[in-house]
Amino acid sequence: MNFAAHKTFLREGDILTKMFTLYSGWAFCFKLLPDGRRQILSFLLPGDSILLESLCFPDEPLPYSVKSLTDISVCAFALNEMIELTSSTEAQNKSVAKAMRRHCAAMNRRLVDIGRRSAIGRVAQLILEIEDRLGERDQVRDGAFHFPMRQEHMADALGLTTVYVNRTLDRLRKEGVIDFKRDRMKIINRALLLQTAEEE
Amino acid sequence: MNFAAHKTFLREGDILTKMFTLYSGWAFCFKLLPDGRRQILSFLLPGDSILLESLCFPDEPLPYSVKSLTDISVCAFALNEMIELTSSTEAQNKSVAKAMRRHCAAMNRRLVDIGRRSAIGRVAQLILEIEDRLGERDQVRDGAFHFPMRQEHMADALGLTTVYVNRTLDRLRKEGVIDFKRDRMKIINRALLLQTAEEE
DNA sequence: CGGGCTATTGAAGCGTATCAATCAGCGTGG
DNA sequence: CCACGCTGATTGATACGCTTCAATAGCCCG
Repeated sequence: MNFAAHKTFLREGDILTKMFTLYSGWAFCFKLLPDGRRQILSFLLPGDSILLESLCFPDEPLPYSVKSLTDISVCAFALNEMIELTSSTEAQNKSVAKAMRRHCAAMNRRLVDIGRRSAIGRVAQLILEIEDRLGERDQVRDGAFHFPMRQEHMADALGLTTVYVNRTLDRLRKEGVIDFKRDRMKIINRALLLQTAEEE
Repeated sequence: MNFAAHKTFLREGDILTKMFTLYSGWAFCFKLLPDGRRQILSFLLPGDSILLESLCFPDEPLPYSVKSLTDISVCAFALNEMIELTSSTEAQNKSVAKAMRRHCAAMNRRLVDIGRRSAIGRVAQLILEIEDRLGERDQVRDGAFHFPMRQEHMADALGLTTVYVNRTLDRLRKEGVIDFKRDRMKIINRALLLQTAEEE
């Protein structure tokens, strides 16, 4: 199943009977406040299973919406079959648990970022998170990788403004830490990026 | 097993063989940054199981520390026995899943709060979260309930400063929304508190 | 070559942080 | 039973990080 970029294809409150895996393209989970403010909860990369949490909690209304960031294609599975499958073997079980643990760890990290780090630290953390996740899929070459999100997405994920994200990226560029243009991110000074992520 | 207030009794990085339930008293999970900044991830109330996530991910280093907020007493169980027990019956399974789902939902809400709400909205959300959780245990009388955390804890949970939490509580008091003194919170104008929580 | 996004830049304002006192409540020891 | 001492709450003044508003520039696509 395919969706164009910028399409909300699952909505908060939906009750689902299917589960999805992101086959290609990027997406993100988010919540909206009454006045339109948006908080992005997590990014979904190719190969990620969408609705991990739903796998564990079937029959419950979805607690967030999901939107495509680029054109995407997804694979759908019947949720109940998926649950049987993933709980059938020890290996399957482990792999779901592992994905779930990572997801929780990422949520915790993001909470710390937004609660206690300055803008530059948050941006640095986000870049490193994406690099790490793409690295596992062997999609990083020389510190460079695909990075299709717009500054608006970074802002909504990090609790900042697009304008300020812009200024922060600018700072990282001028300090020679990253090279970022359009949808390509390259880490130039990894040590400094790491330090920035940890300390600011 | 008992611990005095303000004692870090589980540390980030520990690998655990036991699981705990909070029998009485309050505690909280947190992470520390290198320079001492602290982010509280969640509060644990009497009856909550500590290390819910660990139940799902045994053998992994704990991704946060846990500290008592008041004097507490906890019950310990061997983790592997607990896992067997909770996965033995359908009902047990469901109850763990339910607790896990709530926990995830709370994390999402907190992320939205810190990322996109102002100080007064965050404080309102926190008060309502605690009221809701205590209400389920039938520990709310006329909108009043036990609330032993100090302003420092609210600040560290909400990504604010103690000074600003103080000013925010003051504002809520002066607007006649809450009455809060020492370790007792009373919601006076629930409608306004709700509106503040949603819209600010 | 034009239209629509997205990025960039500048100026000004605001919300929250910081720093530094002072105050209040409570447990303790004499 | 009261003075002391500690911890946490409160208050004031000032600073700053980030937001807001508004305008311009750049890029990609048709």
